[in-house]
Amino acid sequence: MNGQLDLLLLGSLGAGEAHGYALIARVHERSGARLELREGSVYPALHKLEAAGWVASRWVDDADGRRRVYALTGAGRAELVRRAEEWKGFSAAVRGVLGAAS
Amino acid sequence: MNGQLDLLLLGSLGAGEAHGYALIARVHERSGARLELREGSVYPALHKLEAAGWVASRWVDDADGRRRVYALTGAGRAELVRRAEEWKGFSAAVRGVLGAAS
DNA sequence: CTCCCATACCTAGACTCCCTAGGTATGGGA
DNA sequence: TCCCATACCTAGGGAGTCTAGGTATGGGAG
Repeated sequence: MNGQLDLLLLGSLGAGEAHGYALIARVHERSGARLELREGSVYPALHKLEAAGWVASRWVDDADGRRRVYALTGAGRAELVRRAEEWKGFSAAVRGVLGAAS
Repeated sequence: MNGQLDLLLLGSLGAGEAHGYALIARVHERSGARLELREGSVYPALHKLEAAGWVASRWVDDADGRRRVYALTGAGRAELVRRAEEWKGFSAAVRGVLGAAS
């Protein structure tokens, strides 16, 4: 996902807590069906985000089965803001380079 | 450069032929000094683009020394358009995901 | 006139990131 | 009862880029 997987996950969690499988659906929806994350990418990424302290997880066991629900931490929200700014800068830079050409 | 190196090089060459070192400067300028490509990334990428038939090179030997000047081919210009569209779609998708969050 | 720096090109190897391909478990519908 | 969707997970590999080195030349400083 071009190095933006963490940003996409943090950004999706910015809309509220969710479990891994639901995050994949959320990214798919909010991207206008353009982005399709894979489980094999998402779960390791969520573990990494948790190890970094940007998300926290809790297990939920109900009639629907076992789920691991993730939520942004305070540090995670700050990181989201930082990375979103970084992304804005990068995409503006690419637009600048393409500029007259495209 | 987040998987967009080829696009940046093709886009820069869209503004006219140039040699490798000059392309680095061109990207730096046009990105508002935000993007700094490395020689170790640029030269192999240019060789790959040439192998794919999207750019063509010629050696220039003059008083300033030896340079390899690259130019977009017809196929390269088509590829640039295609990748620029792809980039637009991707960045729109990311904006969509961040949307309410950022 | 000599040394060093900027320009200019190149490559091997390492590293990061993500995907592929597999695996486990459960609940519900055919 | 079987299979599929949901839900989670990991090992290994591949693509792409960066690090760190190397070569060569022209021009300015000392």
